[in-house]
Amino acid sequence: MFEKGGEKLARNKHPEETVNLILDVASRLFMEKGYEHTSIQDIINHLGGLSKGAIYHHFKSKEDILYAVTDKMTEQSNQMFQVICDRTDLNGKEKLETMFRESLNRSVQDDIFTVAPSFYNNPQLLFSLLHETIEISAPDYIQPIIEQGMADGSIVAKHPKQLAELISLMANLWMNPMVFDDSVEETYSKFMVFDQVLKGLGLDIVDEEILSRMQELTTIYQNSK
Amino acid sequence: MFEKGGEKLARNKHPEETVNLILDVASRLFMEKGYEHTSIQDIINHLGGLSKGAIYHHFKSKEDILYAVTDKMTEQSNQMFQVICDRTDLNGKEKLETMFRESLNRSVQDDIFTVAPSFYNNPQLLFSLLHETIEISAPDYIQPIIEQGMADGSIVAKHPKQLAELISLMANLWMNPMVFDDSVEETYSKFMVFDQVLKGLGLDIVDEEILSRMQELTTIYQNSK
DNA sequence: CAATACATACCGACCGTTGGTATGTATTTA
DNA sequence: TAAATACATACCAACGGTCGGTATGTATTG
Repeated sequence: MFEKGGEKLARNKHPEETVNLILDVASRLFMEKGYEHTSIQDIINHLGGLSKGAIYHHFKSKEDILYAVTDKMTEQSNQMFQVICDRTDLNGKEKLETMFRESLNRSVQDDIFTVAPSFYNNPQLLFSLLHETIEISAPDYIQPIIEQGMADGSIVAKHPKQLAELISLMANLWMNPMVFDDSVEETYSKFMVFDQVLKGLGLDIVDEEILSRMQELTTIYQNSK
Repeated sequence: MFEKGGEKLARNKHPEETVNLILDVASRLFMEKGYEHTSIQDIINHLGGLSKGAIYHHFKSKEDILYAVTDKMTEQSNQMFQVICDRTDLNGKEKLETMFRESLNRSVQDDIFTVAPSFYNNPQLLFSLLHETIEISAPDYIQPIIEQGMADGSIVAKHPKQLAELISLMANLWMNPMVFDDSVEETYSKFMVFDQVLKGLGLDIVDEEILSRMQELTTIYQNSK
C-alpha cells in the first residue's frame, strides 16, 4: 500500500532498503565520531524508528557493519578498476595511467569529501580500508595490470605483487588527504615524491592532467573543512 | 625493610616498578589477544595481586596504557636514532645507512620477535605505531638526516619531509613482518622493491650486510611461529 | 623527636553503557 | 496455511571508568 514515503512501516517489503539505510547511517556516524565511539544505540537513534532487532537481523555484529561500510566505500572503485582491467585497447602502462586518472576524477566529485571526515582518530576504519587495499585492490586489480605490462613490454618490473602493494599503499593511504591531514602544499609534495618513485621504478605515468586533478582535489578537501 | 622480594606489599616504595609491571603485562596481552580484546580485568588478573585502583592511579584510561606501551616499544629505537643523529663523523647518507643497519641488528636479538605477535588483527596497536612513525620517528630523526645529506651533498632530494615519511612508512610498517604476515620470500621481494625505490630516489644505501640481516630476521620470525 | 599535615599508592564496591541474545509477533512468500 | 522473513522488545553479562575509603609514605613544625 504505502511502501514508499518514509513513514514508519511495520515491515519493509524491500529489505535491501533497510540494509542500505543502516549502512548509510553507520557510514556517516563512523566518519563523524569514529568507529569505537559510535554505539549501536547511536545508529538506532538515527534510523528513524527501526530498532536493534533490525540491525542484528541484517548484520551479525558491529564489526560486520564496519566491513560492509568499507566494502561499499571501495565497491565503486573496484568496479571501475574491473572495467579498465577488461579493456583490450590498452597496454599495461596505459591501464595504470587510466586508473589513476579515473580515481582522481571520481574523488573530485565524490560525496565522501563533502563530509570532510578524517581517518586520523579512527583506527578501525583506517585498518579496514588498509585491509581492502592490500587484500583486494592490490592483488586483484593493480598486480594483474603490472603483470600484463611486464608481458606486453610496457612496464619493466621484477616483483609485481610487492610493487602493486606499494603503489596501492601510497595511492590509497599515504596520499589520501582523508587519512593524513595534509595541507595543499604537503599533498603536492607527496605527489611529487610519488611521481619520482614511479619514475624510478620505470613507471612514468603521472601526466599534467593527473597533477592538476590532484591539486583540485586537495583544494576541495581543504575548503570543506 | 623487605622492599625487595616480590611479595605482596601493601604499598610499593618504588611506584615506577608498578607502572612497569602494568606496562609489561599490558604489552604482552595487547600483543597476544589484541588491544580491544584485552579487558582491564584481564590485565588485573595478570598483575599478581594489584587491583583496578592501582591501574587507574597510574593511568587515566585504557587508551593511555596503549600509548605508553607503544611509546616504550619505540623508545629504544628513537634513542639509537638520536645517537646516530648526533654523530659528527658521518655525512647524511652514511647516517641513513647506519640507521638501517642498526635497526635490523637490534631487531634480530629483540624480545618482541620471540613472542611472535601480529599486528594484523590489532588496529589500535598498529595505528598507535603508525602514529609514532609519522609524528615522531620521521620528522625528528629521518627528516633532519635527509636535510643534512642535502646540505652536505651526499643526498639529492627535493621534499625531505615527505621523503622521510615515505621511507619510515616503508621501513617501519610495510616491510615489518609483524604487520604484514609475509613469508621469507615475500619479505625479500619487498626489500628488493624498497632498494629499487631508494635507488630511484638517489639513495643507494642498501648493502649486502643489510640484506643478509634482513633475511636472518625474517627467518627468525618465521621459525618462532 | 614527636605530633601534625598532607601526598601517594592502592583497594574494591559500584555505576552507566556497551555489544549481543532470546523470544515474541506481524507480515510476506511459497 | 505453513514456513520464512523482518522486525520489536526485554533482557544480560561484561566492559571501562569512578569514587569513597584506607594504609603508608614524607615534609613541616613546635
